Amino acid sequence: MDEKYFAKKIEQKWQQKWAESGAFHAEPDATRPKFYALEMLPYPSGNLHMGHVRNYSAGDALAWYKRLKGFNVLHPIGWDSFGQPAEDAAVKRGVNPRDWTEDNIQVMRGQLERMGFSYDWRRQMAAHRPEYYKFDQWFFLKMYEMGLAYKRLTQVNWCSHDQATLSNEQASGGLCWRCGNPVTKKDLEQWFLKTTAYTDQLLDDMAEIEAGWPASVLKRQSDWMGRSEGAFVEFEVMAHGESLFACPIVDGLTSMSDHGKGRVRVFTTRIDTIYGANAIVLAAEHPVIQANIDNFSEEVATKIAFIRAENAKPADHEVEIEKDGIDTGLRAVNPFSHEEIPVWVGNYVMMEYGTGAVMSVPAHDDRDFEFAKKFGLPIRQVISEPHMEHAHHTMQAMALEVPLTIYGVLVHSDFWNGKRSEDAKKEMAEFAVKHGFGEAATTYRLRDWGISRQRFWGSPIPIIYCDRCGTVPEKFENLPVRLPENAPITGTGESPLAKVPEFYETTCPKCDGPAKRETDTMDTFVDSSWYFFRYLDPTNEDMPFDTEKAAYWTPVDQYIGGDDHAVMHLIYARFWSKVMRDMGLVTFDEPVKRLLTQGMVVGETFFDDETGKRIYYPADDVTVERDPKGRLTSAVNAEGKRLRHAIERMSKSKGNGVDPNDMVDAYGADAARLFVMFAAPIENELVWHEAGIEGAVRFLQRVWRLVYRWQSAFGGDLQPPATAGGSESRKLRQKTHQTIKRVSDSFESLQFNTPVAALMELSNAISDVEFENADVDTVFAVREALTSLVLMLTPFTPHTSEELYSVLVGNDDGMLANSARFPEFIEEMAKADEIEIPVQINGKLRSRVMAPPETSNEDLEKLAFADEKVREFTDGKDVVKVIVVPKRLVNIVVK
RNA sequence: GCUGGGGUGGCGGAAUUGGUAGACGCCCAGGACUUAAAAUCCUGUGUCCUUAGGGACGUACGGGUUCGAUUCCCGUCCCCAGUACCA
Repeated sequence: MDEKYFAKKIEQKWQQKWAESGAFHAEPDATRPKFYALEMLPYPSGNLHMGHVRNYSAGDALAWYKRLKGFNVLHPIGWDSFGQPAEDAAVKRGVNPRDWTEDNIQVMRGQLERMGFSYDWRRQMAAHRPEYYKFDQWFFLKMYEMGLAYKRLTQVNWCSHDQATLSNEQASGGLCWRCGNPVTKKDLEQWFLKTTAYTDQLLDDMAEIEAGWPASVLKRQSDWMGRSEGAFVEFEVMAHGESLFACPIVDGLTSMSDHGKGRVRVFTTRIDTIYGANAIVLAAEHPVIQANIDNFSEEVATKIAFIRAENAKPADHEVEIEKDGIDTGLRAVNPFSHEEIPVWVGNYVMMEYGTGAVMSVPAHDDRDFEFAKKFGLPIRQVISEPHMEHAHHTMQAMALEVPLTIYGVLVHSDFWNGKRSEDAKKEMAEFAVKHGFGEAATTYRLRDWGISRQRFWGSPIPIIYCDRCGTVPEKFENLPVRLPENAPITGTGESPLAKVPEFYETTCPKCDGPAKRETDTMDTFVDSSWYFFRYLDPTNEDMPFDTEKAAYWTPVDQYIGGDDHAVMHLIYARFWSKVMRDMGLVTFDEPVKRLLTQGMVVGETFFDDETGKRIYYPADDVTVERDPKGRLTSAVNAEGKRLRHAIERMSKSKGNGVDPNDMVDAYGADAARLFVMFAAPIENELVWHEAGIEGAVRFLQRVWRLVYRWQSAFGGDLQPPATAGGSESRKLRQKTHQTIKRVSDSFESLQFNTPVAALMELSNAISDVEFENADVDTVFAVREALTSLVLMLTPFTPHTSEELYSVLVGNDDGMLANSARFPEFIEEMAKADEIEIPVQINGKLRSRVMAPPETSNEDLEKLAFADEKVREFTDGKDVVKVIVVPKRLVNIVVK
């Protein structure tokens, strides 16, 4: 054993040993409980960043902990290697996306290995390789057979200058991110997966995972899916001269009544407020508007055109859009009150949600209220707070200052008066059914998942268009549909594959005639929806994975990743599992039992913002001064200019990025891993401070020195003390077992910062033991403490632990080969002989007494009163009351 | 705006069911070792008062419940995240 801790030397040694012995290779084993530890796979951008380090350090800690607890642990990693950055690199630097991606994977795998993460590398998958994306296509065809994949016309963001489709982010502000020209919407045929067929399951099955997922994630998912229960109500619509009114029958939006008049269907969650409706408001894109556009006055037509044009622009979320609209001149009849009300067009009604038509009830809806105020429409209150109900029967509608959106009691609503909103909602929906103008209904925000991308670097959609047979799925035996080696990637224009005849020219699988392939590729969220099943069986050529292997390993026991994937990725992955269940590949509803979302890694930035724009300076070029308390008092750059500072997300441009490679070079992987786990709770932001990692190194050096100092004493065959042992050894054993409990409990509850603190305390306790003159019991206690410490550190600092463990056991085979186990907590050992009991007088701490933990309340009280300090406060006063909490405290109330 | 989460030393953060607030680490200060520095080790470190022993105050702010509140309840302020007219 070296006298000093050389991180690089032992890290290389153990990484090599692990690789040679296949220490982390996992195979199904029915005799052991399994644990599937999964972390979100990285995009191979070329560099590992600290966010990855944090994510994978947590996952690796858990994987190691479970291994030492005797679990058969599956801990794989792979690459989310399809996607735009590869194409951007191709555009910018003319490199081949495949080469670029493969090179990056090489580099990043090396970085992961240097961090010493305990992956089963045999199971690595990469989305861009044909053996993987073959099964993206396989799933697509299966879903096509199941009726879950379909094609339809839809609108996309379109830049006519660049001839390119854009994502919402790329079109933010209504301008193309690349050329700055205005973005329009364009109709395009796109493939969809029917996520909406599973909306109810996606919502209802949350009950199964509630215990293991952060509440905030489930909440966001359920908001995203946006189930709302209400009712459809049909309003008869007419023009002043009825002949002018045209009502195309559009299923679900409009219908024809038995008087031969057109009806418009609205969706409402508050049918109980229908007597307060002052208008029907339609989306500008509503079919009834389209059909009557020629009949409207010029003013109306102009307004409608204007609103449509506004809607076609991508939304700029920063600005609140002002309500706009116009009375079309059409009239509608309230089917409950038979009142005739105007039909408006409003910019706040969206064609994509519900029926594209609403009834406007300004008294009880914020948006309708604002709309009515702006255009001077009548506001009639029909819901009252229960205690106000009587007043409303005698009073005419009062002018509301603000809309009353709560549930209450119906007023001014004919024979429904006096009913509670909850009851009225139900009964009025039934009434509507009975009279044929409506029904209870549920609508969703979630739409089907559009997976078509006009991109090169993705999995080709395995569909063929034949002039004779139409849309024909590729045959399963022809999969994968391979990407060509090269395609003209310009970053502009439509699907690169559409310019590669060798790719798209094919024959029809049905008639063998000439045909064309689909040239769009799949959204990369497809790859990440099922990658964690491929790890189970990465070389299977016939199936995405073997169902028996899946039955052993899945569902995932713990998934760890960034909070930014809480909604999309995790909804798609849940959807995919449900589809796989319906295909018979798996038997469960939910693929992930427990989810942990980790916070961002941020760093201190220094900048000069005098010009209004922040000019950043890297920390190395900044001189910082602190006051005696350690508070930062000034920061100046090389030219002596005063700078301001802040904490911001790490990035190169801000000069606060940290390269994991540099950290490993300077401090070692173990120290870096220990620090990221210790510095903050995993779900919080983590502020990177160089000084913090130095503290981690110091701690590891201390532990190293402890083992170095004591190892010679551990030689003989040490037996546990027959007697209770001396008080020093007893105290240390106590601390050891208390720490075992704390650390185990922390791992079970997924806390990683507090166990490190507990281990530091234990290490401090060992340091307090004097080496010289230590008796045999003390040596035993130290050995137990040190061995426990080393084992419990393994999840955080596996290399250092392996090395120290090899010193303690006297062989170099490694913990797993030695069947090392996490130390066992012995309750008897953790118990203290004497505990400190605080004594309060009138709730204020005045003294402390020592007593055995099992001391009776009476004795504790006596001890307290015997205390000199307590006497000072009680003498000459009346003792009103004494509260004794066993093992906790004594509180004496005096007057 | 709405929804969710949160305000604890100079900083990151600890505190079973209400029971010794500030564990652990960083920063900072003092000391030992050293020709010197680094490294290491030791000591101190919530604020204020005090010669000492000690005392008063203190978990965003204001109230309340309780023998006792960082923890429970009510009100106010602030921060962070998500969301964007979802009828």
